[in-house]
Amino acid sequence: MTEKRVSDISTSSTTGDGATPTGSQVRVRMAPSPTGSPHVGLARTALFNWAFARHHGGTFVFRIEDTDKERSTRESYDALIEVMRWLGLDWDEGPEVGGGYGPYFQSQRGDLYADALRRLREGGFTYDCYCTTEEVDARHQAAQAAAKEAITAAKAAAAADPEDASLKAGVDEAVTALKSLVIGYDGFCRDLDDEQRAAFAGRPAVVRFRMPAGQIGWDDLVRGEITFDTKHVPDYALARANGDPLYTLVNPVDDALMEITHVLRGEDLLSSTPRQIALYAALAEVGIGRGTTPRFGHLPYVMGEGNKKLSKRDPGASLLGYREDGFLPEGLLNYLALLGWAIAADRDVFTLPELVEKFDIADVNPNPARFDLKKAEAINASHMRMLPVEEIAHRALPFLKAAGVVSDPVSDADARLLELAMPLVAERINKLTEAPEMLGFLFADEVTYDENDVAALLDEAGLAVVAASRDALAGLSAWSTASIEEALRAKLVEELGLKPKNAFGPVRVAITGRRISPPLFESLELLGRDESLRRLDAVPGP
RNA sequence: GCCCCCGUUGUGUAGUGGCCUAGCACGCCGCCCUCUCAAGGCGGUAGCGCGGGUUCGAAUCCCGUCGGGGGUACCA
Repeated sequence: MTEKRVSDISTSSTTGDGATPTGSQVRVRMAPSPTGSPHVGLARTALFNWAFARHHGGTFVFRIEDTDKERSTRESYDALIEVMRWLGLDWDEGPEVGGGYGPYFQSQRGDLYADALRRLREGGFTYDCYCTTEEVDARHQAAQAAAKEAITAAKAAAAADPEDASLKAGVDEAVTALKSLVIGYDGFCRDLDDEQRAAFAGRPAVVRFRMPAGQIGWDDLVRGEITFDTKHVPDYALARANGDPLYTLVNPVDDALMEITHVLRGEDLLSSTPRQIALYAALAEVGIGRGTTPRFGHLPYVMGEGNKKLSKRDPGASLLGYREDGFLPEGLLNYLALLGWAIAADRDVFTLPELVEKFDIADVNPNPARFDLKKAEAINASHMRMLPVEEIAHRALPFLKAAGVVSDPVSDADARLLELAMPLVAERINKLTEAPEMLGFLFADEVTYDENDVAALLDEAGLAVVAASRDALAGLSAWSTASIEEALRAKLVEELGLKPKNAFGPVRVAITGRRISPPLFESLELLGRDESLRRLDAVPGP
């Protein structure tokens, strides 16, 4: 067959603001494999796709790429759904919601892939390849050896006649030939004739895509013009010898069939884009999909410590881990959006609606970003403070239950106390998990003392302060924050001449068990007179 | 090896030829406020990978170079 011209398959005009579609509907997708635990890179990709769709009033498709039967698991799928729901990234089509382009599980689309494969074969876009990996390797090594020999020979010839410039050029040529050897598949089966093919009869064959010669380029939504020469892109396998379709086939086929208009994905897929663009052109010719190639945008990596991509098994990569750690979904999402995008020069805390309104894929930065936990927590803390106290209480409740701070189900008494106590800590916590740490002492019958704090503050002098404060409080007629503060200040600061800091520290440890706590006087009020006095009496010695 | 991507303080970013004596945020350090911790306020620290050009003028444009990353599978 004749080779396709590059100009035939090159996509995307380079003019205009192509990133902002007009008229036609935007359709983007999130297409994870249900393997392992969902990680932050996945959430960032999902977020940008979601924000892009919402910004343009388009459709966000969720598709499960479970062609790898060995590695796909139900647990992983469940975790995916759970994490997307937790984050609040709702999808318009996909698992659990359906849609007009289903099924949304690749494991249920086998017929479609078989059909695509057949049509591509009939169109002459593919060929059967009988080579084993070993054979390809062996040929490659032989070619390398031959090239090296050629260099040696050329050098010998040049040395024999140093005057001859053409011989010298011959050496350079041989070196270039060695360097330009393609490492991947060598196209051995590409142009087999019938007789040669017959010789392989009965041998299992993978289906290979016939890469066209020439340049393939596209206008990347985040990186601009990118061009590959297809001589560096070997013919690649679309289906295994056993007939199973591969990612290389199913991903573009599904995107074509689901009429995806924009593909925003990780930069690890960047170098597979030329071969996909070539495939789209072939799919268009055999009538699969609407014949358009999506626009591509390659998102930068989210890196861990150092210069390593945040891997799935990295403890800092697990999305569910952040939920357990008490992150707010809006806080995490805000932080993730900051990895490669900025809403404004002087602002980095924003809500999801603001993100949707302002998000523009063209503004996404192409360089990889390191995940900084401290910054993530700071952003999360800002979101915490944007929430009404009741909302924080509501969200903290599961954590308080899990820690055994409040009863489960919550008793009326606990609910009342929580309502009064939450305002004291709402502004002091960065993550939901800090709520039980801060509030535990109010609900517990027995105080858990921090050894170090006891040792540091409840020495002889400290115990004297505690005893004095007990006396001051015992006779109080009214038990309120104001009266407590007044009594304590009169006794400890004015009468005993202590600095406020030194006066209240020991009392705090005696009451809460820790040197860090919610405000003391309010805490005492909530604790009640009897319990407060009991704790002051029962204070542990050094 | 070859191909492709990336390169602004410790981290994330703003910046598209003069508004840059490079802005913002986090971090870190210090001060103020203060019953602790936060929050809040004030101040400090630290950066355009390097070298050439182009230009009156470059973080911004060009070339080279170095460094990092990815791809080069019957993985995705």
